[in-house]
Amino acid sequence: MSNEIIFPSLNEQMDLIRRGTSEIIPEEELEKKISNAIEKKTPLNIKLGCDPTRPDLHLGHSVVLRKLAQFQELGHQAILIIGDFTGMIGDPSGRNATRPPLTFEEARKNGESYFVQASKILNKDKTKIVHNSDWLGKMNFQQVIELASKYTVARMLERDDFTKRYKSNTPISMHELLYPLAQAMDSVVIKSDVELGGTDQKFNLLVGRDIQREHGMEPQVILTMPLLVGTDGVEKMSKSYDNYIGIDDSPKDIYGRTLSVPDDLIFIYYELATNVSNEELKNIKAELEDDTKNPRDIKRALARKLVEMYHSKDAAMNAEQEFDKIFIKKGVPDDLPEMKIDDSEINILDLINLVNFAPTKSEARRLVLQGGVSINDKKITDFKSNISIDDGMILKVGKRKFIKLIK
RNA sequence: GGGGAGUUGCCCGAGUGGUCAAAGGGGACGGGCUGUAAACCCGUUGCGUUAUCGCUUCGAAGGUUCAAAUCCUUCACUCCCCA
Repeated sequence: MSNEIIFPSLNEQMDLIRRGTSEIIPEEELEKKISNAIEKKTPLNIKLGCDPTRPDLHLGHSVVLRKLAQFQELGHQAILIIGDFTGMIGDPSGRNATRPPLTFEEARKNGESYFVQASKILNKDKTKIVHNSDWLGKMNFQQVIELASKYTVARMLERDDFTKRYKSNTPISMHELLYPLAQAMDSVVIKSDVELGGTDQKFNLLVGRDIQREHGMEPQVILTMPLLVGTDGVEKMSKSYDNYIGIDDSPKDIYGRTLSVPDDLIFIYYELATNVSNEELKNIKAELEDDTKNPRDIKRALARKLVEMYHSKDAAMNAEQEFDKIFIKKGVPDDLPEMKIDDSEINILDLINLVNFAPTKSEARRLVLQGGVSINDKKITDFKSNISIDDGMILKVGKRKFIKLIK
């Protein structure tokens, strides 16, 4: 079976692997491992651990998943570790506070939905899925202590996030120190040759090398990917900042959110989040540097591309048309949500509240006062006005909230 | 175990008895300009049956006072120094 595999050449492999990467440590070791794999016709074990705290994947997660997918394309074995055990610890990486712990059930459930979504990027049939509770959950205290003895406090505290927290007098709990060791054990157990992660994972990944070495194994190569900056252009993409583009989002949302990304991010998004070839990438770069071209058009192409990747070409075209209709022609979307209103006459604030366009009436009042509310294209400025509901009436709040009212 | 500091609105942070629904900044939201980009301008940012009026907020619970985010007591959590 596996000896039937024909690998691309070393150079071809490295070209694809290097794309968009932040660091490969150490690069020569990776080349050696790949040459070896080619020679022995044995795929490398490529590890990606996922933290099942947030069940909704976005483009930020896709960066590293896409890298894993690229290894798959090259013929290597992708191993996705669902961190149902480590999720209960909470990865301290990049954190300035302790993560709220997850219950085992939550972690497990999130892990499943993670895989379903990741399958949009990975070749599902060729991905090996494992749960780290299978081995971490079985370790007894003695084994944990033994593992902990292999690392020193000073080395643990070396990492930036801990240093920062330590210096700024924010708490670090003991169990957080154990997280990297737990993750390292995963590498030992699955015998990873390469482990992928975001740049914020560098420390954890490196610990994996040390612990593998302690177990008499050849240490894994680590490959880090840049953290994708979110649509706000400032923070890394994350659900908690609400600056994300979810891979399960509707075509409309993917398209729209992409267009709201600052221009200087266009290239990075192409490079890290799309499947355009390295050739195309060069052209895009040239176009972006060409002053006669409006970056908007390149961004529009990016938006279409992303919709195409997670939905379809048709969906991309529709999303664009829809977008133009709403935001350029200031029209009303085709498929707007509908809601049945029982009252025949209702105060505007109650109405906004009822359809959930504002969390409170005070908020609704503000919106009205600020001219953000209209019905059938007519601005409502008096928050005391009562609206008599007509069938098919369209309520608009802010720039992008529409609803059709049904009697 | 001993000593000290702290916990304020989404976040940071000012406020040490009334003039505090609480300065300032960030973020967010609405409007304008535009390409749902950037930059910029204006406005809003506890809740409320409709408001120069009421109600609820300053870690939690009690208490002092005409009046508390501000004083006292207890509890919880955090940090620092010493051991």
